[in-house]
Amino acid sequence: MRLKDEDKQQRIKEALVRLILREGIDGTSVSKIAREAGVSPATIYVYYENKDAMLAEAFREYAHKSYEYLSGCILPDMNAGAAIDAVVRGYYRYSSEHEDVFSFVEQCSRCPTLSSEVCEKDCSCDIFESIHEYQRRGQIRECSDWTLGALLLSPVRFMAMNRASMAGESEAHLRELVEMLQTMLLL
Amino acid sequence: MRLKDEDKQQRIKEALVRLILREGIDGTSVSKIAREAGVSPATIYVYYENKDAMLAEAFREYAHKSYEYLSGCILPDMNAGAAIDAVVRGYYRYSSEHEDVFSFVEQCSRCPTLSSEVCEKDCSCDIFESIHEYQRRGQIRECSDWTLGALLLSPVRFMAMNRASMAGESEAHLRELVEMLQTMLLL
Amino acid sequence: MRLKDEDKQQRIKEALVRLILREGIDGTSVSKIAREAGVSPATIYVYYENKDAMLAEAFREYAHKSYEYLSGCILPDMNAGAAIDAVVRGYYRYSSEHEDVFSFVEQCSRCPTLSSEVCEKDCSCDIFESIHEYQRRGQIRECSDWTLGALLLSPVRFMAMNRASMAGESEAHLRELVEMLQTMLLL
Amino acid sequence: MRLKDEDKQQRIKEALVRLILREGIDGTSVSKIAREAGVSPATIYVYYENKDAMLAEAFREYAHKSYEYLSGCILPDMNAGAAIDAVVRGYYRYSSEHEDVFSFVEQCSRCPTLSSEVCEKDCSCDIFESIHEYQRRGQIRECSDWTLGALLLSPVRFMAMNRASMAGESEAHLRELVEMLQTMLLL
DNA sequence: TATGAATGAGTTTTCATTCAT
DNA sequence: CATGAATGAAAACTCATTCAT
Repeated sequence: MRLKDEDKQQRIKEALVRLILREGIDGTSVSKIAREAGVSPATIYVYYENKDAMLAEAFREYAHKSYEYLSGCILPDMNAGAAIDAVVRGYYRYSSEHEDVFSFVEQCSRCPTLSSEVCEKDCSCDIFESIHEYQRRGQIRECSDWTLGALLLSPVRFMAMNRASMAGESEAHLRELVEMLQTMLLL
Repeated sequence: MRLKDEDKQQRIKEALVRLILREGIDGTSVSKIAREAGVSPATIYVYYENKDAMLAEAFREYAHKSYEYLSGCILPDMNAGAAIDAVVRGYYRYSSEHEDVFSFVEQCSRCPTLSSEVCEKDCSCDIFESIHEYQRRGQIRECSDWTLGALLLSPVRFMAMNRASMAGESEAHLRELVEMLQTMLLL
Repeated sequence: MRLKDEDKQQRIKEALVRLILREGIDGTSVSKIAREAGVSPATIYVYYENKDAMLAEAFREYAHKSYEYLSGCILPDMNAGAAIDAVVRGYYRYSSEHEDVFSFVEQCSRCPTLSSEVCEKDCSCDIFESIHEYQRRGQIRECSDWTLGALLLSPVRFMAMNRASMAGESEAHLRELVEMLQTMLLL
Repeated sequence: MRLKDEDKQQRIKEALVRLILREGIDGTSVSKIAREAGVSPATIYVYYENKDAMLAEAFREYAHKSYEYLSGCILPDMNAGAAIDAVVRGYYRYSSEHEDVFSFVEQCSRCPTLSSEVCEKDCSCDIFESIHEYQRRGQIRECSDWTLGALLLSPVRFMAMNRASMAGESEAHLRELVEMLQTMLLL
């Protein structure tokens, strides 16, 4: 028998993500994904139960990967200020380098039928653990994880979303954002 | 007669927004909207050129209304700290009282084919004008509008999105958020 | 608005029945029915919830019609022997004149997912009422309705099914069948 | 090796028959059969040319087996009355003990594309031979094989089909049926 | 203006079958 | 022989839109 082509599933997932960036969630059909991935529509059903399951699975995976990437931004020898800088810039860099994945995860997070499947906070444990360590050491203000997530991630996500409108000034805006977050969070 | 028509268009818009909260952008069809609004699918085409135009028009209108609401939160006699508090709590309150509109606007903002039509920053001029006034008076730190929008609106939007997960602790989280924003922004 | 074309639903039902005679239940698709009826496949869904509902509804209707026809075969002034003759020949005649409906009902009756919907005995009350009257008058042997149905209807149904194989001898076989049933049932 | 293969083909046939009882002819796909039989879809094509051939072959075989069983019901030392009793009860018993096979053969017989392949009368030669012998001996009324088949087999088939609805009274109905057939057929 | 019927073009999904191993 | 992956073709069904009234 033919071996399950590991590469094929990957191509499907990537096609899905690319298409959603270009055409939005409601402009993305199974046949378009198949064409983009260079497989038959029927092949998609070899790998996924149905369209919703495919979306949910890809969402879960890419949301997780984003947070994994983020976790890797804080290096053990950084001080608290550097850590904040690293997270903000890291997230922004990620969103630039993986525009499709970023847009995909953003769209899925806002979709009520999908977001219930994946909890944003659960995925982000690792950065939070690092921040908690800084808080224990008295370098970062105590606050709830919700507040932390809201302040550390949402603003940069907002800038990432509006990258196009910010034109060449993104570096300046990022620097300003980092400074203000440091002011607020560092003790 | 005139009133009846306006009412009908209103019902269509509300049906659209309610449905998108329940089923997401890609689960919302013209016939479903018609059924939800209690009109015939054909009637929708009396008021809107086509589905995309309807979405765009409603998006524009509700995005604008959100910012209008926000603008009304800052009263002339407030000091800078109170203004920050008012904006954050006002936005959160709005998202609670208009869950459907909030979810609708959020979903549309993330949709690449729609978001190009409406620019977030343009709509928000009014709060920014107020904040600029505080900055001119030396009560709020100077910073770009992007940074301002990112810090003042995104975090509370994030909390609004996760209202359900925060359960009864939303008030505490809001208070914390406001305090931290004041620390950062007030001079 | 356009009026619901009463004729259109009829054409769909007739197309369904004709096709099932030609190609069997599993050779009959919605698009084939649509082509046969001269409508668009989508139009079928204006009249029926889905394919199964269409089958069930048509089955119910045609099964009922068959029994109605049968009921009309026994005239008030017939004696018991004539009634038996009338039922047997009437059923056979019906199956000849409505070959498609007959084959359709036969196929549906044997399909486990459809037959549960329509109970054969329920539909046949009228002939049974007539027979009961003859029994009360002492002209026909007492027996359960199941036995009655089994003897009065199944054999002729069998002959109807094998019409083709019996070639020109069907009249002779029918006569023989009627005689034997009269021997058995008349007192 | 030889044994293993035979076993596999048997499992496929049994899966086919079980599925058709549960889901009807049009609810039965090759993949479902494969899953039910615990083999790969491709394996089915090792044993059968294609789906239609598989159906036809299984139909032929099981129809034949049914009649073989029936033939075995009439023992050499039975008198005519006992033979009628044995055939009716035997058929009913068979349909109870092989519900799946019975339903399968019934469904196939009604399907125009399948029934043309297998002629019912051809398969049933053995009982008819026995009955002819009784007729030659003057114990059973002369009549055509069609009438014989119609009267001896269809009624009990009807009862078998409606087993569920007859609940616990099937024995009583069978007794009544046998009695009436004896009245009619015995000289 | 308002509508429910109607539909071409699309959707998601399944199917019978073949292929590569 | 046996298989799970792969797929073209077709299934069932939905959609945005238009038409006739």
